[in-house]
Amino acid sequence: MDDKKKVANSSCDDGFLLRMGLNDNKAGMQGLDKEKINKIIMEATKGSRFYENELKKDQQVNQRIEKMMQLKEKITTQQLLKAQLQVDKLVVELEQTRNLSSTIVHIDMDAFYAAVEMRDNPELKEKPIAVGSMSMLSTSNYHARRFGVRAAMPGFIAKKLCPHLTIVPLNFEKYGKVSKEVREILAEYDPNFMPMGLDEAYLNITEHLEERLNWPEDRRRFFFNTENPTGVDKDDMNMSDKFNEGECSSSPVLFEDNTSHLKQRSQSVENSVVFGTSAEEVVKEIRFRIEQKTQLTASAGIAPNTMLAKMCSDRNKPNGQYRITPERQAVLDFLKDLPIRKVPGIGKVTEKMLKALGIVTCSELYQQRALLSLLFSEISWRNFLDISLGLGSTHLEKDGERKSMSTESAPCCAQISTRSCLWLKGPYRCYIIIVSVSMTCLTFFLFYILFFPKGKTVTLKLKNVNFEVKTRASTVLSSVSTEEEIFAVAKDLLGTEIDSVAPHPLRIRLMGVRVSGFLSEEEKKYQQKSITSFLKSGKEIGFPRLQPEKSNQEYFTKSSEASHRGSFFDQKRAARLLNSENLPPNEAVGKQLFHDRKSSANFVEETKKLTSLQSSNVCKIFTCPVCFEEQSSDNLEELNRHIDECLNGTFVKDTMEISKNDKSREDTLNTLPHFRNENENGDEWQKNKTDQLARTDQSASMSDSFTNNSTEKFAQIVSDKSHREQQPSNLSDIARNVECLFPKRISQGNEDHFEKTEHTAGTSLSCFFEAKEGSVLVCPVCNTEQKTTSLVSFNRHVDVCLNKGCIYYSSYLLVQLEYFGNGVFELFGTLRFLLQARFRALSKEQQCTNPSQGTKRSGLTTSQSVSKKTKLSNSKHTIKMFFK
DNA sequence: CGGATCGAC
DNA sequence: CTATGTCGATCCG
Repeated sequence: MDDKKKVANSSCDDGFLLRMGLNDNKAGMQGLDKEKINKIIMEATKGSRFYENELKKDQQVNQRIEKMMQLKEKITTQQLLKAQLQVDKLVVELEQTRNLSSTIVHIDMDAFYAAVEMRDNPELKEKPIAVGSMSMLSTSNYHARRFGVRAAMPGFIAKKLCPHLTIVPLNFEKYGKVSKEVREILAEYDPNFMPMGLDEAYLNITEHLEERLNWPEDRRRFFFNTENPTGVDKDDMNMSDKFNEGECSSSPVLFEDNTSHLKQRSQSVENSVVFGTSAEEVVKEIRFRIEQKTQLTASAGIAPNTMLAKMCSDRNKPNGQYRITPERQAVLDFLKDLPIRKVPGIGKVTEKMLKALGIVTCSELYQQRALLSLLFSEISWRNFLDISLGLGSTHLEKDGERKSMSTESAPCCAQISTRSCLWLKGPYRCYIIIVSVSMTCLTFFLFYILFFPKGKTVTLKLKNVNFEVKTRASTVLSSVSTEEEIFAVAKDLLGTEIDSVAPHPLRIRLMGVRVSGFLSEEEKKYQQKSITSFLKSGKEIGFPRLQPEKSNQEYFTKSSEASHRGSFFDQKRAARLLNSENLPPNEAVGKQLFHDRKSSANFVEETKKLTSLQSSNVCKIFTCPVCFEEQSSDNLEELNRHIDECLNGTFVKDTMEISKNDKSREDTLNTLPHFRNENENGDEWQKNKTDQLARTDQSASMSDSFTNNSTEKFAQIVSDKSHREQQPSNLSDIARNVECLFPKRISQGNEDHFEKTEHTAGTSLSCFFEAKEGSVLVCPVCNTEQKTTSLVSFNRHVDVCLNKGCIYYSSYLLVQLEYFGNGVFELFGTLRFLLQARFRALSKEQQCTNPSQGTKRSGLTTSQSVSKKTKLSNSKHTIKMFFK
């Protein structure tokens, strides 16, 4: 993403502050100047643990530099001359391999996420906006950048820089769709193009250029889009006025004249544009088509290799393009004064180290090639040499197989920990690690991993409260490592870490688990990509985990406790079922149960039938375990393919179901008796609420600074469990589960980044009580008006009112945590669920919760000062007392 | 192999 | 109150 690069592009000498701030001072009249920006950032930053850690890291880099300089001192002129000869010999060889025959294009969407959000919400167009959350921004629009608001900046700092900043939550589903649209266009020019994330791609258009020479004009003619009257004109005007200035090389036809074309709304020749056959024209065409199709602009670079192409696309951004002609001199000219930091692969640290050697530009990099070969590793200095000669890969390699898979999460409640630490296997194979359970606070990390490949190495990552990162790995000797084993190993690693700091508590703000060292491609496909082998083997692959609670029991109940569980769980289920009967119709689980029964009963049977039939090669009817539709096929492969498609396609269906649920949630909201809003008109508010509920992303609300990803994920999972009365027992369930957590994980490996976050909105308080500032909020529990502009404090108030007995609360997430003794927990309950019950109870009793119960959590800060021993014993007691 | 670090998105 | 999540690559011991 261009934004992040710009952040990182800042000069390094000035340390961390400047990296955060604006380097190119383009501050407009409304913006802030560089000094002000850095001052604000400094004020928000200084003294923080994060800042201290940044300083420490800077010092470490300085030490590395010092070491390097000492090494440099020892180098004799003789050594240098010898190295010079060797390197120059290599240079000659490299020159011979120089290949200028390919035409590589790098396409980069301008401020992608922000641009999409602005396109879809015209209100945002004139405002400074950023996409992300209060804790981290992904990108910002050009308005916001004038205030110094950049990608990779925490939202709360951005707010200080630009108080009017609108922070839009991420919506990866949407970006994915747009990205797909763009990719469809790109594929026409190079079917093997290489996407890099959602907003970037490399194309090799060498072949296309050859073919294109023979194309008639009509095949190169494209029409202006007349179906998108909304804002296209404006959009283009903005683009050309604001962005398309200076040395931008875009076609004048495209970006200046086209507004007049657009006013005519017919597909006549006047409304079209014909592109030439040169590389520039092709890229203009691509960008034109992208803009016509998505109303978004892209920048592009054209060059003989990928490295150069990437740097070119940066040259005239936004909404511009640049070409390095395929001549050696053109390449060298381009590199001559180019700062090395612009080169992909050279980051903050390398820049600083090279700068210490007096190297800032690429030509200086070439001049110092002999010295570099003595100071850096072979791989490094050869890479430097390639850079300074302008060499890079001229063809696009397909992505290799994935080498590791990891998940990490920030805690839902930071900075508390004790030695007590429990791994829970939550519903649906999400792993929850409870680092601390105390009277006041539940601290947990959540990992949810599906279809984990079989790997040999498990790595645990920890970031402590001082932002220091540690990784601890262990390699299992045996060739396989199942999901349970992975987490068992991780647990051991964590255990040793806890012991290593004992008796002090391990205080961490982030934990991650990574698996690497996969067995083979075959194994991997089998494990994570497809269900194809599910039916093939006839064995019960995949079934063991579907068996309800088996692994849970094995994992946690090593003693006789298990015998109690049946009855206990049954009671719980009965209670929950009772509750659910009173829920709105859509909440009812009847349909689900029907599916469950049907499939769990029949599926094994059918599988067997099918397997046997397969051998006899007879065409038979088969009920797909996912869609429940009958499929006739004589080919097992075909059936498997159908199931795969069904699994992937389930997403659509699930979205619908989810939105139905949201509808009912909305109904629930409408029934909230005491909620009104005086400043906004009711419809508007309702609309906002609906929008919020309909979102299928992480739903981190703008005003919710506490709820982070983990909370949302967790809420979602708990919520998902709560309205389901059975453990997953069939493929349909698993499929839904897959969709819920990793909607398309099983389809393609490459797309994880956005798919992973496509899960549905969680059920946190913030979801319910989001309102615009100035609203008068009435607590639905105690029925008193809360005059506060801060949603945070309002939510806190509601929590205090709500907090009672078995409700365990953590960071805007309501979790009911039931303790069954002997380390066995069950998590269930959602806010929605509990609220319902609460309101029923209230309407009968017409009373308010005793405020004194709020003290349970109000000790949140004081617990920090409690001595360790007390804390420990407290926490032990608490669990038992609390969940009695 | 294990651990730390860099760089990109 | 509040500083991401993932992945690959490399270097060093």
